[in-house]
Amino acid sequence: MSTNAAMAETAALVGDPARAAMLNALMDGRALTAGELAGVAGITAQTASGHLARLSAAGLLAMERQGRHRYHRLASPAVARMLEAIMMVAGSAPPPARPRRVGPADAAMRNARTCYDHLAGRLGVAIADAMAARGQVELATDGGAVTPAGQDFLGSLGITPDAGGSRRAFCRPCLDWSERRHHLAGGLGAAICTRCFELGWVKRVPASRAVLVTRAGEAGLRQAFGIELE
Amino acid sequence: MSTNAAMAETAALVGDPARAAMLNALMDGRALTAGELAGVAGITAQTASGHLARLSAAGLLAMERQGRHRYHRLASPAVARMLEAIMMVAGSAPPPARPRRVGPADAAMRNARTCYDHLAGRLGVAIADAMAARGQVELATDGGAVTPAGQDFLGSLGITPDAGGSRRAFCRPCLDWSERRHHLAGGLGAAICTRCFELGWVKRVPASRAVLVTRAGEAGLRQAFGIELE
DNA sequence: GGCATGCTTCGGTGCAGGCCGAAACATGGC
DNA sequence: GCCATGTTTCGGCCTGCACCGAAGCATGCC
Repeated sequence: MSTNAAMAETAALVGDPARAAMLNALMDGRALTAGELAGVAGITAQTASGHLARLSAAGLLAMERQGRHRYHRLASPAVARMLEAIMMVAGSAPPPARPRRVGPADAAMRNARTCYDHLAGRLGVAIADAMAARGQVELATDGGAVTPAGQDFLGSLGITPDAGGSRRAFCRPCLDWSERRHHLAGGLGAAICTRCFELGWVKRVPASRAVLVTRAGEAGLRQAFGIELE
Repeated sequence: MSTNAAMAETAALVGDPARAAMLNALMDGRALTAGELAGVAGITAQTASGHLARLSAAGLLAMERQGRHRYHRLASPAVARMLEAIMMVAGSAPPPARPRRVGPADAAMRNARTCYDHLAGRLGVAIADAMAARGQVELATDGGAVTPAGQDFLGSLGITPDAGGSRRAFCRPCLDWSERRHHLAGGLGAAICTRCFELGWVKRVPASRAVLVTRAGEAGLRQAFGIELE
């Protein structure tokens, strides 16, 4: 296919108001369900479904199943860059309003909680973001890897990466329920979670999956990961 | 007007094959007449006229009269950047697409071409790499800077860095569409490109964005930048 | 002036595709 | 098993718009 045709096809996908609204809603990197995207676009679910199928087929979106939900997100940073460039030309406007999201009703749950054996919520996402930004882990859709720099960092935290020798699935991304972004799961997520409990950085809320960040935890997390949860 | 609608409108303009072909033809920064653009798009003059009016109204193109001709060109570097970003996504989009056939024109394009007002393709990337390796420029994801050593080097090439509005981002990296790496854009990229044409190191391939490296260019590029295109 | 060239406007045709209702399919809770 | 919820598929309607032929400006050359 010619370059022109490929470019026109991609641009045409963005050139529909409903699809543009959906893409815009995904610009913050989170993943939303088809129903939510239908809502932000002001169209019915079946119409949205058709749009999402086309966007995925063209490589603009990536989809992953989770239960009976299907979470859609931008397929790559290149897509986000393209959308930014288009917005720039269209006449720069402030970032879009974020769609209403349904998550854990409890604010503490939303802030930080455990997901099986690892940390989730804003805390979990913040840790994943920080480590990815620093090049300590590399996250992909279906897996991840700890970099040499990451090994050093984990060692300084008192985490020995090679627990069990199963390097496979040691670093696995998991889509966060409330934040709609990836956090660290697998052996790595579990090890970090365990270590945070050992260090007294977080403690469990009784009879809940929620966890609280202690005062020592605020300082420790800031120093270790450079993250700041307000 | 909402952000979504503005983005969709702009993208829809690019999303028509005929308009995409015309925009692509203008990617080298030159200005073409309506008739020429109708030719490259494979449509009649009256249809092209309608397209051009819409593109100008949306701020994608600028037009200037000259006698009975009307010359159209991209309205700003931002438009060129947007088109490059779309091509990036369109080029890598489809899931394992069939091996794309590469014609001679395509090969020449990959080797060296103009991107709005600067050099791109393998030549553009090679120049950026060489200057970065020698400490003449420092490139980051979102910006760049010319070092003192770079100033000296540019002077020896006959390029005065502060010509014109020095406020403009003089050194800006631009992600290469075919090489997927950064080359030099901004005022610096434009100055180097202009100088290469002046020195007869490269010349345009008629009716194409591709450029050819001359024999003098091979020698000159080797001596100035230490680069060797196969 | 007369004529040629380049471009735009007007009117009408035809097709692509966005939209929804209805129904089928998939998954989880009971 | 049954039902509720989320999502996709199917069929049909209808708008939007890309396209061209013909005619109407505009400019330059003679």
